[in-house]
Amino acid sequence: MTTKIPPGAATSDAESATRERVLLEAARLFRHHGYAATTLREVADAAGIKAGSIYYHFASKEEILGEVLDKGIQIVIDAVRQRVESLPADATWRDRIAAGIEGHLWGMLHHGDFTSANVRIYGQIPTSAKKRHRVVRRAYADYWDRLFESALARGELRQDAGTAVIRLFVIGALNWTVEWYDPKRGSFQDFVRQITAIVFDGILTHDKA
Amino acid sequence: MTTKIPPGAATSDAESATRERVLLEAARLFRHHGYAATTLREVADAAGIKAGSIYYHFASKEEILGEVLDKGIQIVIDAVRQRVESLPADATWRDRIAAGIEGHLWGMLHHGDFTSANVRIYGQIPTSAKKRHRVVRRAYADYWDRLFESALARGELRQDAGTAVIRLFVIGALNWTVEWYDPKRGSFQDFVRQITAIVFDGILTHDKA
DNA sequence: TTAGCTGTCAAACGGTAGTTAGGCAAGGCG
DNA sequence: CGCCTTGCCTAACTACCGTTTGACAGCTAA
Repeated sequence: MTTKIPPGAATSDAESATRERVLLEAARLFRHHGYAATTLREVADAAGIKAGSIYYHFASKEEILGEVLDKGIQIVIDAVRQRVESLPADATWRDRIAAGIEGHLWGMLHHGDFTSANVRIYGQIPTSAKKRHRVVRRAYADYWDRLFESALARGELRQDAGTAVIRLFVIGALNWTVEWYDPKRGSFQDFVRQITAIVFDGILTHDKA
Repeated sequence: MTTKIPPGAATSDAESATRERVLLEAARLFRHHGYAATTLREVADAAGIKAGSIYYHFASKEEILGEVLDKGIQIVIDAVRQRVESLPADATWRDRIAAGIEGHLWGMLHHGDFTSANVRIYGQIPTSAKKRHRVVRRAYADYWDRLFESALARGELRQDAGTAVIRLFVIGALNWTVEWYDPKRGSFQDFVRQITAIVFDGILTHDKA
């Protein structure tokens, strides 16, 4: 009785290789076929195990979905915060927003299966499954709102559009890049440069003369 | 034998009321729950008939999806062309693009069930079901490419980003507005003004002094 | 060696999905 | 009147899905 080894301390918690494999393949299949259209048998096949074995690692299909969505948004949040918060204290809000855009794009495009699954599926899952993610998403939205409102207070942001509209438009546009970005057409850094330029200054030429 | 009346000339073709109702409810359900997660029994219920009766109007669930997607994209295409082509011959490309943006947004937001279903689902349907739509989508993309390339040739469009990137970014951003636009927060016309301003001139302030 | 745990499998179960078959009421038309 | 078409319904069929159960090989520790 006293020999209680923590019931699965290091192995059964999260870092099993097949467990990760299942998550990865699930994200890929969710992304391309949708959540409901993806069968656990397909996921298992892709992960190299049998359908029933999935239940050794997950309690249900919905739990897999939950983890895939969590991972997708967390990757982006981490990438954004890391870049924004490593800027010098006297950075302009333009610089901070640029760092945020690069972080968001990096997260989106380097973990496309998780982030695209997020973008595509989130609007279609039952309210119960959304509950937990709603908080995280709200916090991320607030983070951007603070960036934009600070920029607005400093006079760096345009004043004839609501910051909520700006945030929704920009984040939505950035999210959708994962659906069409093609790394074969140019480097990631160049892509970020183009997108940032469009977001900051628009698609038209401006007579600065 | 010779009394062959065209087998369902005016009635059975497309304009049955219940048939339209099925399409409408299917679009709404596809939008909110996804294609695979939507049951024909749910669609039938919402349309006020029984599941089996759907097969009097449609050959399969996939045929319903096909018509929903068709309708979604056609609404937008028509709205855009109508607005762009009713401009005077000497309109600037800026004016034409603005008209296109308004048309696209109008189509997206006034038939949200059809257009959102399109945005959300298109990436998740089998290649076979995409075949027919691919052509239409390609033509629509070409239409915008011509707008942008003409604007570029006239020096109205920024030159440091590819026109393909500009089109994908702008159309993607416009498409996504249907997921967050809230008519309660302001008039459609004001919304169009804000979006167009952001797309044209970006989110930052510009010192014109 | 033996006991127990880990990770997997094969096989099944209940539920539900898309689809089909046959019937039935209403109405126009000869 | 009888007939045929239109539009819908009821009831079922088949397939497949998420999930559960019980067993089993391999390993570790005592």
